[in-house]
Amino acid sequence: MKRDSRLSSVLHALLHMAERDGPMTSDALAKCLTTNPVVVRRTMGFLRDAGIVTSDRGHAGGWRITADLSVVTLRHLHDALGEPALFAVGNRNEAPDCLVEQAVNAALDQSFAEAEALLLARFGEITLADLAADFAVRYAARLKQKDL
Amino acid sequence: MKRDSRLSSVLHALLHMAERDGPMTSDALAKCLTTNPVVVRRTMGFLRDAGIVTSDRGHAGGWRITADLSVVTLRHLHDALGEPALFAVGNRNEAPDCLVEQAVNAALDQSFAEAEALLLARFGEITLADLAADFAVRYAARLKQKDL
DNA sequence: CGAATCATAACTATTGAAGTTACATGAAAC
DNA sequence: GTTTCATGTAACTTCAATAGTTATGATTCG
Repeated sequence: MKRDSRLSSVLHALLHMAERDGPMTSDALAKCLTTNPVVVRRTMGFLRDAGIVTSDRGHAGGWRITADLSVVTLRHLHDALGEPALFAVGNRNEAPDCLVEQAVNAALDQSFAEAEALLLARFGEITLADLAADFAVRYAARLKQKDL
Repeated sequence: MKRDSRLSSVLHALLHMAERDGPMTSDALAKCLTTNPVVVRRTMGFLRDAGIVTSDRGHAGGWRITADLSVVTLRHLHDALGEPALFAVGNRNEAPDCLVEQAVNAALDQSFAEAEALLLARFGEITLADLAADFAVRYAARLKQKDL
């Protein structure tokens, strides 16, 4: 399938929202992400269901972050998106009768399980506040560059 | 796209080949894998290009393992298949101008790089001989179970 | 009311592996 | 040398899940 970039997308959206007061509309976010407002609503809807953001309709409506930036981790966001499959590679057959295939699956499953555990652990260590801080550093660096 | 199961497939095929003398035809392998002989040829072709197997046409033709089972690792096979993307999740945009997206990508790239390094390291530790030995253990266990 | 905004359904586009069909090529058996 | 068995390969269709698009409905506020 196509590469799943929803985690990347929601992070991008959340950090833009964090940088400004008041709500951001799906249209505005779509422009930041160079995509479509419907895609923004569809994806952000998962975060609303998870209680990380709220959405309001009508005038002055849009999306707002309700969670604490220093609490929400990439892991929370991944979970909110429904824990999509992380790997593009996998077994041919999940529960085969063939003993050869069972031996193959056991070895692959073990390796993938370890890599997944590491990845999810890293996700659990990174908060939105960390990313916002990293953005601030990059922003300051760019300003400094312009001054030269 | 569909989940890539070629590594799983070639492992399954190689272990079946290792369990018998003489070559195995694409047809026979396709039956083991419950797939199509053309798919077998297409996938095994990568291993032929990497020098791990040979194929012969005509009567008594088919596929044979030429490499040493105790030398070939999952990593070799993964490389032979062209190092396909391991992750189904990734960045929206590889080299964005947006500083927010750069911060997001940096965090995600770091986590994915660590998980990929671990996965490839594990792949590098597992040989075909290891899998064949594991199969032998499973086979003995099944025979024993039948005796009861 | 009317404009702004989200909610949602119902599509199409995308992407690469997997599966299929068809035919060409080469090697061994007879 | 013809037949048979087998690989080689091109050209398609199928599949699965996200991304993108279009259209319509439902709220909210001025």
